[in-house]
Amino acid sequence: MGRWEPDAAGRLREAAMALYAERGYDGTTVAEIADRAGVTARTFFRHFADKREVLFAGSELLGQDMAAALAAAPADASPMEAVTAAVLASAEFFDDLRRDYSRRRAAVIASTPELRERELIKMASMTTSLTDGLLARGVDPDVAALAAETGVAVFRVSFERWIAAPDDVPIADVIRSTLKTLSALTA
Amino acid sequence: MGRWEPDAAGRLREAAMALYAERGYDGTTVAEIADRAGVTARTFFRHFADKREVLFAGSELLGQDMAAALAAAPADASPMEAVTAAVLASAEFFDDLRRDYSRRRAAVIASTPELRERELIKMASMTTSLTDGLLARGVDPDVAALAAETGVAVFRVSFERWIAAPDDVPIADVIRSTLKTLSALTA
DNA sequence: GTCTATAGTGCGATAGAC
DNA sequence: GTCTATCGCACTATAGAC
Repeated sequence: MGRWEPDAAGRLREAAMALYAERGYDGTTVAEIADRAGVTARTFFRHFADKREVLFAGSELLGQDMAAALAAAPADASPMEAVTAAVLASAEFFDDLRRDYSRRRAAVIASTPELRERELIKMASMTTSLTDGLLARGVDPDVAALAAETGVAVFRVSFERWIAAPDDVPIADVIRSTLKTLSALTA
Repeated sequence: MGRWEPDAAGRLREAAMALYAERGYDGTTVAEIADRAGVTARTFFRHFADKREVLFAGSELLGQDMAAALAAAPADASPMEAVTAAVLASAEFFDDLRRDYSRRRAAVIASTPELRERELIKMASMTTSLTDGLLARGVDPDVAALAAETGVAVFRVSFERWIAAPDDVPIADVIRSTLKTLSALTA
């Protein structure tokens, strides 16, 4: 056994979620989070750049996985088919185990302007990486930009619906349903 | 003639744009902007809440006009038709006279993270007001959320395309073209 | 204006794993 | 010996209370 308990980052994430939910984001100090996780505040900042980031770590990974799925789509897939593959890849991240965490996280973010901003930035970078992926596939720039924006719109709406849905509905089903709604809308 | 030159707000906007473009956003002080506009810093803050706001004033008006167009759409219009009316209403704002200002503004915003954030927030509130407008029309919540997101995506992409386009292309044409691209994408 | 709490940084020291 | 995760402390900056 090591000198310290393993997975300090995971403990910090859990502690932060619990405290943010309990006392609110502003009412929680980094020292309290670190305390609950059994480390010092200094260690918190080695794992997370700032107090917000503890709720967003891993979202780069989500973006990367979506970009990878986009790149892995068949060469003859249409732009929207490729984007669909990317959005469906997000389902790997949000299995039923993550649903409860996702719900609590969404509630905290919704109630804190500072965190909402950060969320918007993450979504914007998701759009950028989808756009880049489409350009790399040789898609026309205007089409790429619109397909990426549309894909992120589908993701966003699906995620919201998923956390509001009953526990037995998988996110992939919600995404497919949202895509159907999109087709109906624009038909 | 009055005691002061009229349209202090307009002069402040122009002065801010010029200085931001010249020395960058961070390299510009409010005092310098006020100086160039021939007023004091105190007057700057009477017109704008902060240094960023000088570039975003009027954007609430854009959102309101879009919401009004949405509400004014025929009762039997489909959700996407209503959203289309709202997005096309933005064309009133971005006539050819505004194109040059819009280009310079976009360049400054693109080069300053702080301003990009602010822009994202503005877009998010545009999404919210379109969603609310659709709900008021009795549209199903899931459909409303997706149609609003899609509408903002179309606006965003169209605006980018418009400022990159030759001077004689009106934004309304770009919007219609983007909507066509969207139909083709999701077909 | 001072005082305090908090966010966030820089750097050297330390206990273990390898 | 090196490498890694942590501690501990001193530090700056800023916002709010008083």
